[in-house]
Amino acid sequence: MTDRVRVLLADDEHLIRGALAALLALEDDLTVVAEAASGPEALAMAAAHRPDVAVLDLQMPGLDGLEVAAELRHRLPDCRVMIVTGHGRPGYLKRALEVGVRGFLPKTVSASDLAGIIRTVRAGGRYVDPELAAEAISAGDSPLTPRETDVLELAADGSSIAEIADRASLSQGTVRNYLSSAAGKLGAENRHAAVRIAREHGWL
Amino acid sequence: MTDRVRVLLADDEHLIRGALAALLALEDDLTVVAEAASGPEALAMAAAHRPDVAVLDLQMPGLDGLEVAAELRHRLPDCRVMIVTGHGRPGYLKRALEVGVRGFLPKTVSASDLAGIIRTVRAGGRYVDPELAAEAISAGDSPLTPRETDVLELAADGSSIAEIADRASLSQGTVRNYLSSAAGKLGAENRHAAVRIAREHGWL
DNA sequence: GGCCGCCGATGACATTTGTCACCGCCGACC
DNA sequence: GGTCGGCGGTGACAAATGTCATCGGCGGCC
Repeated sequence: MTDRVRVLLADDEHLIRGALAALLALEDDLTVVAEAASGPEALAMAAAHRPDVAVLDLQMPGLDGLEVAAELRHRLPDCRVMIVTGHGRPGYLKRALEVGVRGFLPKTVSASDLAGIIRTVRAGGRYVDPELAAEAISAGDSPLTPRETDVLELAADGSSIAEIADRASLSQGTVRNYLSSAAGKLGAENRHAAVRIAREHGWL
Repeated sequence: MTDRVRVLLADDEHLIRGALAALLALEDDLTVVAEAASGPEALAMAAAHRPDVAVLDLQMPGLDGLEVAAELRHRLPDCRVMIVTGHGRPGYLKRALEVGVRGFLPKTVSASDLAGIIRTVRAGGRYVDPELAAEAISAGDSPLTPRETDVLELAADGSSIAEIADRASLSQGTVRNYLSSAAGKLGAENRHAAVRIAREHGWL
């Protein structure tokens, strides 16, 4: 605790990242040792600067925050990871916790809160935004099997059954069965509504 | 020009807004006179503080940035309006210019750029991010008729034809005709892909 | 007046999609 | 060994959707 907390900031929005860096610099026990604008860059900066805490935006080009978090967990097990998200769907929270993320918060928190949470996480604590946690709990687990999720994901851009079958290397009948099953489980009228519902719950 | 530029900041993400306010406060010719976290609040703050420049986030609860911009134009014609957007689709740019917005930029700009652009806008100039402008030009105008757009919008959540017809008070056949026509114009295989394409172009 | 495009509708038709039953093959679990 | 669930598939049928031609009404434009 005598040392300053070494922080890595990763966010593709320069404006936010710069502003955040400036704000955190005002805290005299925090130091922003590196910034990154993309997932791969975040990994590279982390390897080079070995921060104590990595603050990652969920949406980034290249690798998203969760993928970076998963990588960091293996490459730098001592580095605590926090995810900051703009308008986060709750499903990500569960996945984040599974890859060892110790802080998960929306961008609606204040800067002083952020600084406090960084200290908490650095000290080995965890922090999850209460509202996001509540949503995640009420959303629950996905009722879909892995394969159903795969196929539904391929359906997400409005493709026809034929295209989905092609991309998944499945027969059209099988694709229709999976989609029908998924739509049934989600209470949707068709696969497109099912995609929307799954997205809203963060299951996609 | 002898006075400091009075700025209103509106963004629903506290973290960003606070950080931005702190950064802009470092510029000695700028003053953040008000902050807002939602569209209606932005209007109220604008009326109360009469800023020279309003910096609005595109996505906000209540009223989005464009709606606020349109209102401000009538209520405070002297107030210049800038829109800042996270991952902006180009279609908004055109609409923004139509409601008198004088600055349109992504959050990937740097803070010093932002300050400069605020000064430019305050002085009566305009600024549009080159990349967004290029996308908007390449995207062009929507080929859809107003009614086609309406119906496509109702189809956006995956509803069935029957539901759309009901909500639009049209016959199912008419709905199918509009959707078929829209899909044809957009080069889509079905209405769901058409929705996606229209969204990507900001036509929805 | 004539032309054209948008709006709303109808009817017919082909295609796509959803639904269901049923099959075999695994692998896990009891 | 038996049971169960996920995976992949087939076939058949009904329902939803896409496509096309055609109609009348309206308003703008030349």
